[in-house]
Amino acid sequence: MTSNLIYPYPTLIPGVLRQRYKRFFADIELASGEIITAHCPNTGPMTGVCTIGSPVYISPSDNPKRKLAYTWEMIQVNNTWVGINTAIPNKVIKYALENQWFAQLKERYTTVRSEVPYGKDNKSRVDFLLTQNEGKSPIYVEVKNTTLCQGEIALFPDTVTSRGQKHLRELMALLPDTKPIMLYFINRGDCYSFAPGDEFDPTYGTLLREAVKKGLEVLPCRFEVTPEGIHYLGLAEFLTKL
DNA sequence: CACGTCACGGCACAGTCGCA
DNA sequence: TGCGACTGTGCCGTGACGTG
Repeated sequence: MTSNLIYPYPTLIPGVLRQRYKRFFADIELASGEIITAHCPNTGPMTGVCTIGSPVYISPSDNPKRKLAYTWEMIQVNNTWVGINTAIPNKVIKYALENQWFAQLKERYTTVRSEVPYGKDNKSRVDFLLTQNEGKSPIYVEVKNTTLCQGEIALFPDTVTSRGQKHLRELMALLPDTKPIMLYFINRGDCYSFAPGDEFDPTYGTLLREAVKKGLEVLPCRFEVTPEGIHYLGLAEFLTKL
């Protein structure tokens, strides 16, 4: 399955996860035996995708001002590569939106803006604001990185997330004047459906179902992750309940 | 171009609130 | 008063943005 490559990784370096600590740090053993500390660009609990001893890939940074020269990009779990860098989904979706990849959104927007302030006191930022010529209501797109899976079902969230709840509330507040979209970026190729992680955050699940009833659109997007790059696999089935 | 500021991610901890 | 439930804030590195 190598079609639809939409994000090529830079040359990655293989290693083995030795330790993850203080949320931002991961000690990784390279093939030479050297252990380096890489930036862990995922502050979540990384439930099920943080197993010590697992194969990982890191990317070198060309920014000399960075304290950590490497960024942890992915980990192998049950023979599946899982992307853990939360910055990647936004990059990939930006590219996908700019190139009109989503049939569901075809001809519903002409311009894509990133990180646009909105919500209470403009203190939140929506990941993408899609607009057309004046008079047409804009589309708000919020992207969530999804790494947890049970069987072949991707789950979000994997912990209580007050921020996630806040995003849902703020998107709901936009209804019915504008059409908000919650886009779940399933950062692994082995999931065919998506459901809210009720056992991790029941409030989130309740809010999500309420928002969907009121008109929130959910796009659970499947992506296959390999050390070469990320491939779009199409939409997952959305299960409102497990 | 250089620098400062801020939001983001979610946890840990401290502080506050409500109720028996 | 004692306890759990809830709220607020700092942590820390990155990167986008604004200002000079």
